[in-house]
Amino acid sequence: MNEPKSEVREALLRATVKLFAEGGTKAASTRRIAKEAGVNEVTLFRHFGKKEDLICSAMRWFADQNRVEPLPADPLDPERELVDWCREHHQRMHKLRTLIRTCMADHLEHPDRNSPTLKMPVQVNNELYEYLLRVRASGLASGTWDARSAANMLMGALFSDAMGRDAMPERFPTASDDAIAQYVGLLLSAIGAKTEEGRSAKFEVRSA
Amino acid sequence: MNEPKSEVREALLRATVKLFAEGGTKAASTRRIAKEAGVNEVTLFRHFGKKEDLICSAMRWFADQNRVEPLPADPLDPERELVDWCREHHQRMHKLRTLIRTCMADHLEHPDRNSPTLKMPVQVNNELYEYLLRVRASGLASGTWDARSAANMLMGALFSDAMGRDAMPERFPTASDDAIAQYVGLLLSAIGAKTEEGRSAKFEVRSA
DNA sequence: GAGTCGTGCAAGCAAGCGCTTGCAAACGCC
DNA sequence: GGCGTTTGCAAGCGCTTGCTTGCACGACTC
Repeated sequence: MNEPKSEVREALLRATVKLFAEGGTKAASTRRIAKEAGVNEVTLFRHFGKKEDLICSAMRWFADQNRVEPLPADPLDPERELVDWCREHHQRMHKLRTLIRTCMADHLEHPDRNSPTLKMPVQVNNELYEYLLRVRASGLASGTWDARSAANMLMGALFSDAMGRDAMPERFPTASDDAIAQYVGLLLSAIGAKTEEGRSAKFEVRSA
Repeated sequence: MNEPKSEVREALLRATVKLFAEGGTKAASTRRIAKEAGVNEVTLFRHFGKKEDLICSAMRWFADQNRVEPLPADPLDPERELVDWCREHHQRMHKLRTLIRTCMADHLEHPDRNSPTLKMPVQVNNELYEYLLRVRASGLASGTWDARSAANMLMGALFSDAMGRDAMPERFPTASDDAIAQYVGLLLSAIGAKTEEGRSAKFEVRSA
């Protein structure tokens, strides 16, 4: 839009995100970013002025690339639809876990810098929240549960799983795909949307 | 034990944890740590040799201070017992959220440095896991749910709530105490341990 | 052909970093 | 009184950091 496309510019943004994810502000020095992008350090400053502006631009650029996976407008099979959607979401978070962790730590010191990346989880959460409302409205669930808390609970399970799975293997002995199915199954039971055939065998844990 | 007690030493450890939580390795420079502890920078090096050793010692020292809250050996009222326990745990995580975030980001670069702090969530999770097994064994719950996943789910909800509540207020419109009660209620429903009187009104959201 | 634009290169600046050295003062202990 | 331990203070080392300057070279346009 207002910013002219440029190979150099994009290479710098990409390098910034990569190094920033790997080691935060400390690892993402202007010399290293420039080298990673195959560009002279001076060029970096000519494009972005200050390092701070470069990082902000890189965060905005990165956040703009990611779209929120939609959930069905008309829920038919909540179990299958949710498992599919959660696996997608979990996989993405797991791939981005180092960047997410760095952004979380950085958020205290630079709230504005990370605000674009924070919109992503909020949108994903809203998508799930509104889906749960639709599930209830269509009569596929029952009970007096709070949709906001239910959404937060499932998202929280996925999030902490994606963040902690590699660091705490004893906490996550189950394969991630099976664990996700378990989370979804538990949530559906909690909101009174669990079918009988689903409860019996389909979502047992494989590796207990 | 093997390390002699010392006011100076403890002041340095405390200052290290504080500055490290605020801004990671970057903010926790030896000059700043010494100043925060009210001690000369040279004294720091005389005590700990290298900065790396100081940080490791500080992490171990801090992890040793925190004990895991026990859950009842004989579950009587899971709803009340879990809500109390979760509130305690949530409150502690929320207070330590900046330190937790920094450690998570730092864990990629220095896995050994942060391993003592990682034992804490694992122990807490085991405490909940074994409690859920007891709840099932005592006949207070029913169904074929996986206790490990159930524990991870509740812990994940608490964790992501404590981490994200201040950064994403739109995701957490409910007061934390009420949200926690909601999480517990949902989990108990999921594992077939929800009582009727509990479902009716006791755990409604206050601020919808 | 002149001029503009984007880039590379060499050099350098002040500041902060982890860490070291040498010396003096204060303390408790024999 | 002497002696070892602990601390403070001043200074400095080599290094990395963010950032700047000056100059030269190629590509493109008018």
